[in-house]
Amino acid sequence: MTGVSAQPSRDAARAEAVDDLIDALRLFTVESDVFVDVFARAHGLGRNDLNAIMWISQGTQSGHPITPGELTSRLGLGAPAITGLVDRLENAGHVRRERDPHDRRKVTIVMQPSALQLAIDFFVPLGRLMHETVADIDADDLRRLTEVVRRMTHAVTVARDATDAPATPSAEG
Amino acid sequence: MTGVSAQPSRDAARAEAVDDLIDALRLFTVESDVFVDVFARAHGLGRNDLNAIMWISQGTQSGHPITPGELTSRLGLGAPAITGLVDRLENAGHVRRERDPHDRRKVTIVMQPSALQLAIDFFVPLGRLMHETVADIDADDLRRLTEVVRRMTHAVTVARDATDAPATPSAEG
DNA sequence: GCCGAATATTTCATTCAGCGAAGGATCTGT
DNA sequence: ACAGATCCTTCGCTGAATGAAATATTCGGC
Repeated sequence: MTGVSAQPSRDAARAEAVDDLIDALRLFTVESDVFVDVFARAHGLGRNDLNAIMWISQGTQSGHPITPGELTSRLGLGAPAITGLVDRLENAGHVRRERDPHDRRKVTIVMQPSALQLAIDFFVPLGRLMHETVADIDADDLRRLTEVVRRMTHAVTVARDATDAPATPSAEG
Repeated sequence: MTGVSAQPSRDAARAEAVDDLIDALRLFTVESDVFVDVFARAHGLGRNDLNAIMWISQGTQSGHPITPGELTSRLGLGAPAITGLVDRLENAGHVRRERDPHDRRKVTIVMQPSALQLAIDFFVPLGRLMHETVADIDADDLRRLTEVVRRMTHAVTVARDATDAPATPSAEG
C-alpha cells in the first residue's frame, strides 16, 4: 500500500516518529486538562464552565455572540446542562443573558469584565511560559508545527464524529 | 533577554507564530477533551475513567504498576474519588487490585484484557487518521515538532503547579 | 517486641453537575 | 389563526467528587 517497499527501515523510522508525536500530543492534552481543572477549581468554577468562558469570549470578541444552543454542541453536553452552566456564570457575574431581537427564542450570552479578566489570568502566565519555552526555536519550525497541530485537530474531530454516530451511513435525516 | 533589539518586526513575527501555535494547541486540547468524553460515554465510562485506564496501561506495560496514590496526583483528584473510580473499573472487569508484597499498605492496579482492548479501540482508529494526516511531513520535522510539544507540556505542568500551590515559597526543596 | 506517629487506602454523608422527559415561548408555513 | 418545528428552561433523578473520619500497615524510638 505504501507504493515504495524498498525502504522498510525508513518507513518504520517515520512511523515511530509519528507515534512519538502522537504520544507527546496525548500527554499535552492530559496535562492541559488537569491544568484547566485546577485553575477552574481555584476560581470556584468547573472544567466546563471555564471552557464555556473561552467560547463565549471568542464569540463576543468576534462580534458574533454565542447562544446556549451553540455551546451545547461546542462542549458536547446536553441542553439542560448548558442552562445550569449559564446560570452559574450569570450568578457569578461573569456573563449576562440577552434576548436576540431577531429571534426571541434565542438567547445570546455576552461576557462581563470579570470573565475577560479570568481569561486573561488564565492565558497570560501560561502564554509567557510557553513563549520562553520555545524562545530558541526557529519561527519556520513553529509555523510548520502549527500546521501539523491543526491537521491533528482535524483528525480528532473526524474520529469524534465517527464515534458519535457510528451506525448512520446515509439516513438519520 | 532578546539581546538583539534591531529586528523588531522579526521578533513580532516570531511572537505571532508562537501565539498561533498556542491557539492551535488550545483548540487541539479542547477537541481532544470532547472526543475523550464522547468515546468514554459510548463505552459506559466517564472522562476520568478513560484517562485513568491510559495511566494504568502505561504503568502496567512499563513493568511499574501504578497505585491509587499515584493516580491521585496524575488525575488531580482526591483520594476518595480514585477509590470509586477503581471500584468502577474493577466492577466492569477492566482492572484488578493487588496488594504490593513489599508494602502491604499499597495497592497496585493491574490491567485486564478488556481494558487493553478498550485502549486499542481508542488509539488505533485515531492513530491511523493521524498517520495519514501527516503522511507528507518530513520525519526530521516531526521529531523537532515532538520536542517542541514536549517542552510545551512541561510549561503546562509548571503553570499548573504554580496555580496549585501559589503560596509555598520554601517547601518542596 | 511494643507503642505512637506516619502513610496508604477505604468508608460515610453530602454536594453538585449532567441527563432524560416534559413544558412554555417563539418562529415558520399554509 | 392554527399546526408543527425550534430554542430554551424546569423538574426529578443518577452518579461522580468532596471533606472528615476510619481502617490497615509500616517505620522509628525505647
